[in-house]
Amino acid sequence: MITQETLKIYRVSIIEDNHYLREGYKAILEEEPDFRVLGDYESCEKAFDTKDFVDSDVVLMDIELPGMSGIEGVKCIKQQYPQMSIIMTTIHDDDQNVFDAICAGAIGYLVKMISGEDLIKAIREAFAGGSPMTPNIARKIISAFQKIPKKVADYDELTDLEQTVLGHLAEGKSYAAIAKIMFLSIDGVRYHLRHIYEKLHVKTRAEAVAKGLKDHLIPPIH
Amino acid sequence: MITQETLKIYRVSIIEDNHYLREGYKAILEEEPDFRVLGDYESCEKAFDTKDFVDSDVVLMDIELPGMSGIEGVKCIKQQYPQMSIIMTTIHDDDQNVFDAICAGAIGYLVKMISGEDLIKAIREAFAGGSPMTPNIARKIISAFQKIPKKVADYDELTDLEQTVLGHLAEGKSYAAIAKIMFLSIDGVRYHLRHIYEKLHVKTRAEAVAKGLKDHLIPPIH
DNA sequence: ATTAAAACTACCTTTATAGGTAGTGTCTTA
DNA sequence: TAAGACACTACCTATAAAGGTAGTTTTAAT
Repeated sequence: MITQETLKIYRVSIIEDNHYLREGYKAILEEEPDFRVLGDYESCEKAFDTKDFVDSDVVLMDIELPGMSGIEGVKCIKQQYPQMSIIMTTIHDDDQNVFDAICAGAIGYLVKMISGEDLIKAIREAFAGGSPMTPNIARKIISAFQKIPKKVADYDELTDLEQTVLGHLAEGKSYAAIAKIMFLSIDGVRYHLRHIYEKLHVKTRAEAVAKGLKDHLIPPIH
Repeated sequence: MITQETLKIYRVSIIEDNHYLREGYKAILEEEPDFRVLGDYESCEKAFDTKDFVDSDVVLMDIELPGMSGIEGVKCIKQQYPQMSIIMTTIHDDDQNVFDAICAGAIGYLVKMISGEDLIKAIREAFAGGSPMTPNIARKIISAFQKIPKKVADYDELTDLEQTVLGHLAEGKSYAAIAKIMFLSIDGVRYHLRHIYEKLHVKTRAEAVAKGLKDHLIPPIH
């Protein structure tokens, strides 16, 4: 069923300053009939100077590069060619690099001692809308989410009325406006507000809204 | 080299209300010589009632369950047995469920139409310190870290400085405090603030924070 | 029947915020 | 070289928010 005609060609560029790795990646990728290595470059600058680079579907990018770093490179590419998928390759899997690269726009993160088979799989996964990651990097990323709501019952639950008030607060309504809507006096609104602040351990309206949204305390009624 | 003695046995529990899926998972896992299915349960309540459950290394947990939901279940398990690794299985991969489950403490997230081979691989990955995820879920999670540029750009993108100010706003800092941190005058902070309000089409601080968080203009971690 | 808490209302004071207007220095772009 | 933007700084004013204290009513528990 799959013929030469229907075969989608995936165009890959490699930015990696280590000559042997660069050649290695290239050799592995060129084994695949539907992969084409558009170019292999030792720095972002050299890659950006070529006319071929713009046609890349996926970029394999080292984090540590002479001149422009891989992370700066990601930012540049994302700005100019937002459709390209960038997979970082690195010897380091320290937190800062991982999060910086991802925030910059990389969609995958692989450590360098990856097998050829896994590399091919990762690139295919990137094309398919996934985010290839080596397992411990995936765990790091998941853990970053879990750090936030560490103490689940850090504060008392808000009552229904308090949640309603908090919802209005998040919409920027003034005390007077909320009072009108809820058929309370301004001080009635403030009565609940004082309790909200106390329960959430905050002192300002903006903090209360931030905490309410982050911890999903505000009912999504809009 | 690997003998019966050195073989580490992985103990798995299954919580899934669909009878066929439950049996299917069980059958697949029991094919593996080093896997043991400790129990398969149709609800969290039933699982927690047994004495076997506490010995689980990995729990396969459905999100939608009668009685206690899978997400509540994760919270319970993490509180009582923090060493257990919980992998969610689900038909839905909608954002809210994924993030709720992960924040609750799940370390993996699989869609149900996974092959037996991939299920085994996912569980082994969980044991090895990874975070098994189906590709589009991985992408969702990665995306949460990336400040969505002009995706749903109802408004102009905030500059880096504006984002920083907005981040401080969400923490409840006063103009004076932000000014000090950013080495600006109070009016310097307000200069950015005016632009933020204009770009986000809001008039108050609380609204700006709400919009910033809802639209992921503020990075989810720090 | 008394007590206590929850759910308000009222008022006073200080600080924070938001809007308006204006001016400065730097750096591009035409 | 002039025009325009960007990134501030400055000041003035009105309103909003936050903290403190105190009093009332209703309901639930002792």
